[in-house]
Amino acid sequence: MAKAYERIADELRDSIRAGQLAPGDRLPAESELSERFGRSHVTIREALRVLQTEGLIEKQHGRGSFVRQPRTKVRRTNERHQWEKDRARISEEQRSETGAAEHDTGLTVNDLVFRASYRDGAASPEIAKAMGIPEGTPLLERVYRTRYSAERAPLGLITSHLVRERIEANPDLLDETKEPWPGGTWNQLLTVGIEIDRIEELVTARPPTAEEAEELDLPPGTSVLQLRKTSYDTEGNVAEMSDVILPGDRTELLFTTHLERW
Amino acid sequence: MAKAYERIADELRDSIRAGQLAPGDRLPAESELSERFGRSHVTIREALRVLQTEGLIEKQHGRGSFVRQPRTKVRRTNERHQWEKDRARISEEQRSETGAAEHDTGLTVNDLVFRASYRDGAASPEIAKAMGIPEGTPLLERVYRTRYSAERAPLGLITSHLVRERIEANPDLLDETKEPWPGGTWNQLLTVGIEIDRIEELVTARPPTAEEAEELDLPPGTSVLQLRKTSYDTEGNVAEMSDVILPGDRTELLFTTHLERW
DNA sequence: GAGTGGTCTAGACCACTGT
DNA sequence: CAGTGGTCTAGACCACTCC
Repeated sequence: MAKAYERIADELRDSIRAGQLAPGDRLPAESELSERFGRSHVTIREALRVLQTEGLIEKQHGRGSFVRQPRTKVRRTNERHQWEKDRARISEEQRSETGAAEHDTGLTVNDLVFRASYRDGAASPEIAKAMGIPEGTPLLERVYRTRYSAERAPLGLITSHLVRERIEANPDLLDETKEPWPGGTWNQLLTVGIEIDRIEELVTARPPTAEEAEELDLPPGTSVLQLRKTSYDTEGNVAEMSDVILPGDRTELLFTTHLERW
Repeated sequence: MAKAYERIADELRDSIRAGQLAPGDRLPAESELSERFGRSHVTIREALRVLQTEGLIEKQHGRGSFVRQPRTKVRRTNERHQWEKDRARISEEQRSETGAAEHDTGLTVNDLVFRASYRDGAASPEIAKAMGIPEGTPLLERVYRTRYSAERAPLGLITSHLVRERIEANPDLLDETKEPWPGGTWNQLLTVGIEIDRIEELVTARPPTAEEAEELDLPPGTSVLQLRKTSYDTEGNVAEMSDVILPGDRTELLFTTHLERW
């Protein structure tokens, strides 16, 4: 007495798990499944929808439904922060070879495309709370994308918040045509006397908004990883806070924690 | 010429974002929406499904559709590792004293273990690779749940893998009736001469399997955070590896990275 | 044009929640 | 019991892909 669409989903799921349907294979057409199971078009589609939200299949309009290939993941580590900090003080030429995103992906600078836009803002209640500053504090907000040139979709959507007053000593930092910041964010912060002491990263998972799904080219049912990165300076104040939206199906985050020895 | 269900979804989404429909509010019945928009039952349901997968509404059979309340999140930090390590060597009485104090600082460890089951296993290719050991190495696998006393659904599903040979010097570790391990995992590892030096945590997001959705009481569209925690001893070998499945809608992970000072 | 999945209808009936 | 959402049908037509 189980629901029809569940029985059909179960049967197809078993076929996939057993390997009778391998990754990349096309499933039988909906019309054929409809006939085989003696159920209507709508019921078949409901069954396929179950498998789709489980991430097992992918539907392509006009072509068919396919068993999903596991996506190759881009790994982002927290060791990159020390690496970036070290890099901020080495020479310009050595530095120009690579950037932080390359550290994670192993790609060279030519493969990566950045697009940045700056805008002035003021701290909303939520941002103010997260940064430990008064509401309405003038901010510089940088919005950018990192993208691997061979792929259509960005690796991540980033919004970065900086307190304007703390960085305006260096006019380059307010000019979006200077992006990516020569020498990287860390080097530029150094020019205005800011040294980062610790970084907190708050990770959550949630469904994408319609806009995010569009921009990151996320298949239905995929979620995003949201990473709120807060950088504290040596006085314990927030120097920068950024929100990073990462596609859940092709990102993995690696955090290493070193412990004191006994 | 937009699709009808998208227009309807857009309109309802706008109402929610504008606050005309507040969290907890019931949406108009499907039959009423059907009449209002002049569309069939199925089309209305398609529109509501869009909002559901965006996490904006929650449907309850027989009661109605409701604007979702943001869930209160359980925070898990990586500072807990140092704290746990420190705790492993202090006396039993001191341990119970500090429990409450640390709880206030956000390092919650008063989750209670219920239902632990042990089984003997051998390292699969995937596990062997992750632990850096030969395939087929005898393992002790502990499967357990942590939950807060007040809540129904577990906070996480955990499978922990230990190399049998390294821990069998202490028979208590092989006995599932001794769970939770007196003094905690760290203290018990200490009894067999293992000191943990560093921990790697690999975080990914994915849709839940049907079983996980059931056990964690996840609404449709919610994803899980998968955390693979690998503990390395002072020789650089893997002492323990565990997979933790966390509900994406009520978990946040906080990682702090301390940097070397200039 | 043939074959695929996507949207939609009008209506039936089932299953769950409340009173 | 009335009111809600959940399953299902039979059929129409649309939109996309590939040959």
